Amino acid sequence: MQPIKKIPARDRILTSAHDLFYLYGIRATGIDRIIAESGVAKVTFYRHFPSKNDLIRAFLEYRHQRWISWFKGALERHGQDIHAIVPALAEWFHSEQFRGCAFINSVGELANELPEVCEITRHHKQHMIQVISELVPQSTHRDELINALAVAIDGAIIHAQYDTTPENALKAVDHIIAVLIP
Amino acid sequence: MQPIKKIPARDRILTSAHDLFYLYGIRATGIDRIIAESGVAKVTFYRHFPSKNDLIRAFLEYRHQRWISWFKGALERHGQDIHAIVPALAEWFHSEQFRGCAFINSVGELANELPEVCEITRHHKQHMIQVISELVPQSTHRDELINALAVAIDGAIIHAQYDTTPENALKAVDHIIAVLIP
DNA sequence: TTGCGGGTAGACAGATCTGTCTACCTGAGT
DNA sequence: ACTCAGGTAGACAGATCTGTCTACCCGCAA
Repeated sequence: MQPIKKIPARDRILTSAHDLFYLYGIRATGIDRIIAESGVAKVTFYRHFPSKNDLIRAFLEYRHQRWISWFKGALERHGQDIHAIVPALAEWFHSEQFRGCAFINSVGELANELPEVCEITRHHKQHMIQVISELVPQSTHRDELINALAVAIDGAIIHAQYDTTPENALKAVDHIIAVLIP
Repeated sequence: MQPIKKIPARDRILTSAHDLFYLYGIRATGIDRIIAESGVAKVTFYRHFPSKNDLIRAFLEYRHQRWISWFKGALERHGQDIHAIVPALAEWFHSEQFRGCAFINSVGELANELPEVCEITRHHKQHMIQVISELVPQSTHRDELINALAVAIDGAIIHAQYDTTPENALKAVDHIIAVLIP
């Protein structure tokens, strides 16, 4: 049994920050709480992340890696074609901790004070688009199709976040994909 | 010349809160700043809104009224049919103060602490759906069409918020509408 | 004239937030 | 045996946040 304490402080901070930021929001989560949750000393925290904004950037980078690799895996598990998108999203939307897209949430919360979150979000979504574009066969209007798909997926994420169930969001994506493919 | 001071305190508070909440986010905006901006005394503020949460609820209600009536007007100006949606959204997305959907933003920021924002958001979106459903002629699969449209519009709002220009978001909605109508 | 609804200015309490500082501990490699 | 990277506990400073309190003001209607 590997004790928890053997995990390096930086990693513990990052995973705690991830869970708290994602669940409660970034501004709602104080440094003290992250320190308590990760069981790290305050000095240690500030040695790794000189300011909260540095932690926010690291959190977004971490979230990006984590989400993209989960997404790729889910698509593969569901058949690695365009019809894998809906069941992959369904998995996410139904998961216990689902709270929408961490990037979209941080844009709404911070874009004015930390302008780079928009850029970070664009990179993240660009990467997501690149992953789904591998599922779409060569065709005319391929770019329009992918652009429309990206917008529909973001809309579905939002709907699943505020709706009582994610079913309508999933149906909408399903329907849009159906009418979109030639 | 009607001096500004003749506008009742409650209204001044509400419009200031609206502008600040929408631009900077709700948590990022302190009561003191709203008080300063609206030129009202602190006691007056707390007489009208006993707590910040009361103000948040009033803000969402106010925003709802204001946005819906703007939206209806914009759709009418653009021909009051399904093809009015894209130019109406274009107007909004290009406007100086555009910062996405106030409801979506507050869900991301507050849903955990103030659960009713999800419900308020559902009501708002329900109302939006009702407005656009008046543009859609009777047809088979009408409900699916409207549901898909609602998701696509929310996705476009998000995209327009973090993208450098709203053009791709608008193109996506345009494309989705085109393939959606029979 | 008197009463009152609605307003003003600003000090204050108490919590909480970010970030700094001092002083100490531990274990692995040389 | 020694060093040093990396860690710990927790007090403290200073800003900022929500919410309360006292004391005063003005215009209008009965």
